[in-house]
Amino acid sequence: MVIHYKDKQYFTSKDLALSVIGGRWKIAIIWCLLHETPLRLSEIQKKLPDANQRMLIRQLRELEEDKIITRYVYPVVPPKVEYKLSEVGLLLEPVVTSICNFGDQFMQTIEHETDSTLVD
Amino acid sequence: MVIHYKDKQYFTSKDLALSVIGGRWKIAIIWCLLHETPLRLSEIQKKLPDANQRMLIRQLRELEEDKIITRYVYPVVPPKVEYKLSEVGLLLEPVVTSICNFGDQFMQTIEHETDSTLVD
DNA sequence: TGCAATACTGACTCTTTTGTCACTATGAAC
DNA sequence: GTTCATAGTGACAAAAGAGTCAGTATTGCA
Repeated sequence: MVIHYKDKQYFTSKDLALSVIGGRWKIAIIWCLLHETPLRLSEIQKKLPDANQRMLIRQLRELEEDKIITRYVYPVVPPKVEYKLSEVGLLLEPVVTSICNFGDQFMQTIEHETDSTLVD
Repeated sequence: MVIHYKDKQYFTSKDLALSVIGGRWKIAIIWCLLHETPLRLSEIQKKLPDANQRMLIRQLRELEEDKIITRYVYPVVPPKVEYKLSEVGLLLEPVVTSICNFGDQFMQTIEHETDSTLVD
């Protein structure tokens, strides 16, 4: 099975999935939109202060291209643009959740290690 | 909350998780080890023919460093080394599964798009 | 007139990640 | 003594990704 998507080849649907969620800020953006929606760019920026605007916009564009999020532009000045997860984007909820869970569990194993280092 | 791990700072456990699973072949390796274990390097190579040996070894080393996999060296010649998921590594099962599921669903949406393009 | 607010884009650099190639070690079998 | 198998390492090149900085547009308001 070979999947052709955006001029690239993927040999498994897993690889395709990874190409969609792989990006420094994508999981974080999706996480934000799962918790509060819709969000404006300026709001996402506040929630992810370590990402600079240019990066966020790029990641948002890619997510939009992949139809993970939708972008609605209000015809007003100054501009108002709202982002929300699409139906397909909502399918990422289990992915984000399981990553968060793993993160928590992994963090605990690190902490225990540190403890035992201190004890030793 | 700031997590210090391997000389880097992580602001959420989610970011920490991403640092552990982020790597061109890591999810694929974990997927393999979830389906069949233990595996030797040469066996993983056969399952992931697109990854070259050097890359696989690098990813395996990183996973080992993060204690996601264990590496057992048999004292024989020619060398025999077995890799398997650690207890912590097994916690990644939901992550891999949800990514696979999403990949399948995402693939279907692409296929439908292609259909409608053909129809239009 | 000029500044504020919002959501951008372009062009560039820097860093990280990935990929490639050549090379090593060991002992058994021929 | 040459060759095979396995699992590796080192050094480098190429590519991808991330980050930075300056700039744009619109309109209302002081």
